[in-house]
Amino acid sequence: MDREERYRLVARNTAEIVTEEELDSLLDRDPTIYIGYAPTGEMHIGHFTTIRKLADFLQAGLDVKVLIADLHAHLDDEKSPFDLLDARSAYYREAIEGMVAAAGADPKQVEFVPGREFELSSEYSLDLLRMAADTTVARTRRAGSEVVRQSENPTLGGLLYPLLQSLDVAALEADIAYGGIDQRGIYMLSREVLPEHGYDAPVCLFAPLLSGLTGGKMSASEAGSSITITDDSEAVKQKVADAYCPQGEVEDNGVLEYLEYLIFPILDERKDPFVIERPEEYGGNVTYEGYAALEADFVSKGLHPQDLKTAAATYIDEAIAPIRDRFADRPNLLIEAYPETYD
RNA sequence: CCGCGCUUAGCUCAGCCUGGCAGAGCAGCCGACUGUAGAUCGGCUUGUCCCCCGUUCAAUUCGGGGAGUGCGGACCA
Repeated sequence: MDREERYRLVARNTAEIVTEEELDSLLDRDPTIYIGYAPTGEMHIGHFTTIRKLADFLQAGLDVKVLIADLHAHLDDEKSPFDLLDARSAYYREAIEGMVAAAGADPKQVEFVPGREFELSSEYSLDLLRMAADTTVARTRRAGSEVVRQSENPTLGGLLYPLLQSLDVAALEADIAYGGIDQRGIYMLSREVLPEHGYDAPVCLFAPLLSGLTGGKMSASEAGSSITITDDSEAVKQKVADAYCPQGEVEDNGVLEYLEYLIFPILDERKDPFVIERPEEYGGNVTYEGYAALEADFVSKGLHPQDLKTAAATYIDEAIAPIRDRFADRPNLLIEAYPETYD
């Protein structure tokens, strides 16, 4: 694969790259890229889009590491109780492997690292404390404002969170930090503070944050706003049917975004087309080879939201089906990770 | 260690002073209008009023005790 194609694969479907020049020069070799997931709530289709891209990285020859950020899950307002960290980490790992496989890549090529495996070492702790000594409360709050749950009385855990995440980059020896654009504040802090403590500033790659199905931002606390990776066919159908999807409009349109960032890349990998079945009355069936043509038809109102939704639900359901099947075989993973929901 | 505040619907909170069938907004659900959804309109659901004891015909409300949570003060050799 030539250099240009590698860059294209790594950079496609991203919201921002800091900086493009730095990324390009990293491709002189095979750099290490990492993304961290805090094992909190159940994983959804938003996670899937970021994980889908790991397939791009692998194909471009990058070393891919996934941090299962167990301590972060607890430090951020105790989103996960300490006692559930192991169970949720196991669930996240299985889910992520399932998504990588569903994206057409080999999960064995991804290196998984639990946070507690290295975040408690004395070197890490010392670095953390030294960073804490020269980082103001205001600075760390600003850095974490889009990620860490905000409250009137923030805990020390939430304030430490951005510093841990910065040190993770160094400890994992990652050249590139990958994550949603909501992580921008934290990694900009990393770029500032890591060099002051003897480490390299990471190149940053940010994924766009996709809209929720109810319009506006996707929210984990709003059930209808996202499709969970273990939702059954009926739930997928229902959620897509209920989705905010104004005719001809692209903005805040979750249905279109899932097609662009998740479904089409997967179909592209398999060289499959996207087929919309439509009554003759409304123009009959249509086939799309790429997202751009579909969006153009939708914007010109040649493609009605109802027909789009029906097809989208089918393809989304098909995309998560293999992941759902994995958990059907191992129901304890979910029961133990989310006893309140599944027990 | 001391003082003060808070705890009521899924969420944010009002009500308590002056005891009398537990409320609002948001969310959710159902209809109407749309070849989807949303918006709009109409309708509807939801409660261990933190716990225990006491006073009272009657306690979410008053008194006592306790729990959880938050803030402040004191201590600073």
